[in-house]
Amino acid sequence: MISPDLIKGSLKTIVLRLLKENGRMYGYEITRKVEELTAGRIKLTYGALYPVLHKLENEGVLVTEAENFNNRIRIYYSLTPKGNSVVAEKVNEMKEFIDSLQSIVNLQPGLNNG
Amino acid sequence: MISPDLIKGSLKTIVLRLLKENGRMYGYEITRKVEELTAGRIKLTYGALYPVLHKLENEGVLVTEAENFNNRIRIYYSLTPKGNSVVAEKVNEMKEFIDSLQSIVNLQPGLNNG
DNA sequence: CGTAATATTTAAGTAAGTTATATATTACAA
DNA sequence: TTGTAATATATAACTTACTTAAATATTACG
Repeated sequence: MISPDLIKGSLKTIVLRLLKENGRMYGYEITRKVEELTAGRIKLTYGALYPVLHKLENEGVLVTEAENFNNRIRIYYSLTPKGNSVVAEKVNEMKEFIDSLQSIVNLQPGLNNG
Repeated sequence: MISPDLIKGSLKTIVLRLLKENGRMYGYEITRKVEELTAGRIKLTYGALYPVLHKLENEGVLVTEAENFNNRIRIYYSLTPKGNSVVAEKVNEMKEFIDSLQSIVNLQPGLNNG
C-alpha cells in the first residue's frame, strides 16, 4: 500500500482521468477501478472521494445523473466541456510530475552527476 | 511549474534520494539540485525543506556537519545507517507510486478496458 | 441471523505543507 | 555607495486536502 501522504494531491487528477476514460462512473465504481488499475496499491477513501466529486460538480467540471440499481442509488458523474479541458491540463501536469519524480528516483551514482 | 499540492508528500523522499546520491548536501544546494534535475518544474520552499531536514535529523535518519564557506554557514546533511534503509523503503514506495500513476494516466480508450 | 459487500454522506481532526518574515554575507551594477 | 540579487538558514502562523469516524440503507451469502 502506498502511503496516503504520497497520494494526497493526486486524487482529483486520478478521478478526472478515469472519467475521461470511461465516460461516466459512480463513486464506488471509481474506488474499485483505482484499486484494480493499481493492483491494490492505491485505495481511495470515501471521505476524500465524495467531497471531491461534489466540489467538482459545484465548479461545473462534472455533471451528475442519479440512477437506481437494485434499490441502491448510483450517482453517475461525467465530464462537462469545461471538465474536458480541466482533465487535459491536470493530466499534463501529472505527466510532468511523473517525469520529474523519475529523474530524481532514477539517478545513478557516477552517471549523471559530477 | 507543478502545483505544490501534487508535490506535497514527495518532499521527504526527494530529499533522501538526493542525499543517497550525493553523499552529503546542504539545504540550499538541495533546492538548486531539485530545480536542475526537474528543469525548474519542482521548486522546494525553504519553509518546507528546513523543518523536514530538522525532523529527519531528530529521527536519527540524518546527521549534520556545520561548515563555513565565505562567511556563510553551510549545514551539510548526510544519511545515517538507519537513513540508508529508510531511503530504500521510501524509494520503493515512490516507484510503486509512479507505476500506479502511470497505469492511470496512460490508459488508452478501448485498449485496456471492457 | 450476522457479516460482507454495495453505495453515499458529512462532521471533526490532523499534519504536511505554504506564506511571510527575520537575519546575514557576498557579488555585481548603476 | 547604494540597491538588488544570490547565497544560506530559521521559524511562526495559517491553510487545506486529506484521514478518521460515524451514520444510513439495501443485497447477498453462509
